[in-house]
Amino acid sequence: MKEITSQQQRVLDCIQIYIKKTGFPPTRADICRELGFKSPNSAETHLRALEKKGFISIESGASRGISVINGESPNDSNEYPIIGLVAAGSPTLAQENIEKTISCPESFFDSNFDYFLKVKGLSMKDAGIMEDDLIAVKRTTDVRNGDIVIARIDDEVTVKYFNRKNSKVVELEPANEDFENIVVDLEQEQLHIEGKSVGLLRKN
Amino acid sequence: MKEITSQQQRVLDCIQIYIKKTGFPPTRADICRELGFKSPNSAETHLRALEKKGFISIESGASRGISVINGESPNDSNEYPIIGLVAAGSPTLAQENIEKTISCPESFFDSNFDYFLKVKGLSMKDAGIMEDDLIAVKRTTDVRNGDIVIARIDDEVTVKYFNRKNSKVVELEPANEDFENIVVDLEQEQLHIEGKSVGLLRKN
DNA sequence: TATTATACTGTACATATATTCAGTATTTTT
DNA sequence: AAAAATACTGAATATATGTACAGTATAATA
Repeated sequence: MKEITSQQQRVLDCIQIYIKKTGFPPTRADICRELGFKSPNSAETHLRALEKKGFISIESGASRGISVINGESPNDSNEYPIIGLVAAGSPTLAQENIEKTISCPESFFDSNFDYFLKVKGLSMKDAGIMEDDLIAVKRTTDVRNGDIVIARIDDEVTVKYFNRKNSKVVELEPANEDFENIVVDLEQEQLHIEGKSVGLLRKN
Repeated sequence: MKEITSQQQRVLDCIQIYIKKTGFPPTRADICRELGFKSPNSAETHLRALEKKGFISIESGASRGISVINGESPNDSNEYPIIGLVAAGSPTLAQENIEKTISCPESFFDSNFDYFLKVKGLSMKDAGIMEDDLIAVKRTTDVRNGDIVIARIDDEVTVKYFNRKNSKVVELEPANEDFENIVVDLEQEQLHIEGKSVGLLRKN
């Protein structure tokens, strides 16, 4: 992505504002009207420059065929399901487990994530995770010691710090002195890592 | 909003998918191609029906002048500034105090809010508010006992529980036993309520 | 110093596009 | 039973729009 000039930035801003206002991109004439140009070719050359530098793409021949690349938040917001931490059973995306959905920009948390998990209980309160908080969960089994993970043992799902002791033993540590560590002997019990926490959302 | 027919729903879906894919709305001909119609008037009549029922608006004369009303989350996301909790000085929206901005859907938290405040210190840790958390702040002076407020005494800004003792005394209570209550005698000290917390965001 | 990029005005034109009119047929509403 | 809404085909047309061409001028780059 090369440097953008101040005039090109004005044109780019104009396009984004126009889309925000009307729902569709401007024509060359619209840009001229907005920015005071007197020739459609003024807009045209700026558009070609912006395309060359990778800020927009232009569909040849199509009217209003401008789309902004990486448009901050043109429409990159998605619906993410909120899943209740049901005492028994996996937090899956099955319809019956989905309480509702939240519209949220994609790259909202540093890492991409897959769903929100609604927290029950206070076992992680010293990590700042309270009852009814929504944890942004990324589905992965690639977790490291100290990560906050969503783990399932048999049909019990919990949120805890992950701590691998050795090749056979994993400890799931709460962040609350009223709770005890869960020691999992992988040779005797099955441990499923559903994912890890990449963020948190609280409404109050 | 009247009932929508199944064919009209197909057209509406087609429009939204087209916008998502290309960044701009379809022409009548595009809709025909997508849905297998052989006359542009097929699309036209559906569009007029959708407009009449309030699902879309059509800019007369403009090419691709279709915009979807209430389009799930067409573009209701806004940029919200992140403000550092500077030890001295008000958390204002002055440029020099803004660290960066976050794109976030408007009604993301239950109440509308104005900015994010980046938390320093652990004085509210038992309320699940940790260092570097982002508090969604709504600017208001209408606060009640028990609310988490952003308060300013002289030039010191803090986040605490609000507790009005009587007409002259307000206590600002931390949620951490290592910290002491701040007792404010309104006749001796000025207390500014900058706003209250309506939500929390944590990235990790 | 020549060349390229930027930043415009102004004219012209092919075509992309909205939109109207004329039909046909089925279903729903009054 | 009549009227209106739905669901199309097909043709025609005015205009909205992208885009090329011809200039002028300044700043940046090689």
